[in-house]
Amino acid sequence: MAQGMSDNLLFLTDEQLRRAIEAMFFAYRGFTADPDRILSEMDYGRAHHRAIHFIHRSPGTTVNNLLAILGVTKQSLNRVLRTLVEDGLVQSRVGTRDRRERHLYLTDAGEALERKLSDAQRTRMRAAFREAGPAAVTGFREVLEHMMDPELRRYFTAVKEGER
Amino acid sequence: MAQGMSDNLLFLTDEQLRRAIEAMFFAYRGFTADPDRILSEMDYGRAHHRAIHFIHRSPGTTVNNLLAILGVTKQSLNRVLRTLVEDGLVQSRVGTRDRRERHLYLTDAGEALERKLSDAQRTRMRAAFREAGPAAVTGFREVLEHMMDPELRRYFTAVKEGER
DNA sequence: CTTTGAATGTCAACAAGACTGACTTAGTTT
DNA sequence: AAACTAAGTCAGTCTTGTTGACATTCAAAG
Repeated sequence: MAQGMSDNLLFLTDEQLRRAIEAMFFAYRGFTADPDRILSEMDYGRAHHRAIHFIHRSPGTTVNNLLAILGVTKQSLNRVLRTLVEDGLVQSRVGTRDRRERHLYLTDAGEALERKLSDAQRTRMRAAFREAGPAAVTGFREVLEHMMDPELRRYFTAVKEGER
Repeated sequence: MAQGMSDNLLFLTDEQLRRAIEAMFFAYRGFTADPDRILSEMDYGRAHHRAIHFIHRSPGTTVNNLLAILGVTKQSLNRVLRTLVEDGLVQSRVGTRDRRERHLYLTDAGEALERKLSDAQRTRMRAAFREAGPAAVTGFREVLEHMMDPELRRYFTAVKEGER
């Protein structure tokens, strides 16, 4: 069945697409399960995870940058950032060029948590990749990229280029 | 780079996995964006979408079944179900074999909304599949399946077999 | 140089939707 | 008759999103 399907895209029925949608739903649940467990033990949620992830990825990023990426209101993000700063996981430095801006950095403790969370997530992803096989991995990433909103995709691929 | 990566899984660095994680995050956002827009216009949320999806998929399913699949508490599901029944999108029938159970069905209006929501989602997914190419689709589904929690994966594949 | 307007971030209050825990009602099983 | 099960409800909490009002800072126009 998978064979016939990939031979010709016109054979993708609504029902097959519906199943792919469901797979996405279940897979995302698995994808977040491990970090969620770690986070709930320390009274954090996914919002904290997301903030930590993107501050790790782009140290010194401003609150406004983060807002654009996360797609939430600044008030919502601020609550999360405040607890992270209070708990000593994130450091907020006043901008030198523009003192209205706050530049965000992970402290050593913040980096440690980031590593713990992404380790858990990577372990599952690595296992899934191994079981699915090398060819599947490329296809997986290919489809994911095309499923993003165009502007987020630009942002995403921008980092890819930058990392080379 | 994608080539070298798929040649040997051992070359998957932590950083590449981290990027895959981020891709999953952005892609899921895109994946839910279209239904979210439709839902918010009618004062529903993702919770309603999920209930509608699984009742459509398994008409006559009981509340308990739904709880197991969705992984929420009955109080949480009940709130959603109540509004859907009140609004005439879902019908709840007392079980014939066991009259404690309530079997759930979509009304015509419910089916109409389901179709509207999944149409939006399918359109995006179909586009992503087309752009990524046939080979990518198989890999995509392969990886997703392996990323699920084992019990949900059993449930997921059970339907696959049943549909043949 | 001052005033005005825009950008950035913070505080407060509220809503949706998840959670736990205790309880009721109805039906089934032992 | 007693124990268990399915569903639903009530009350209270937490996370994470929302709006609205406000303080600070900067830049540009008068």
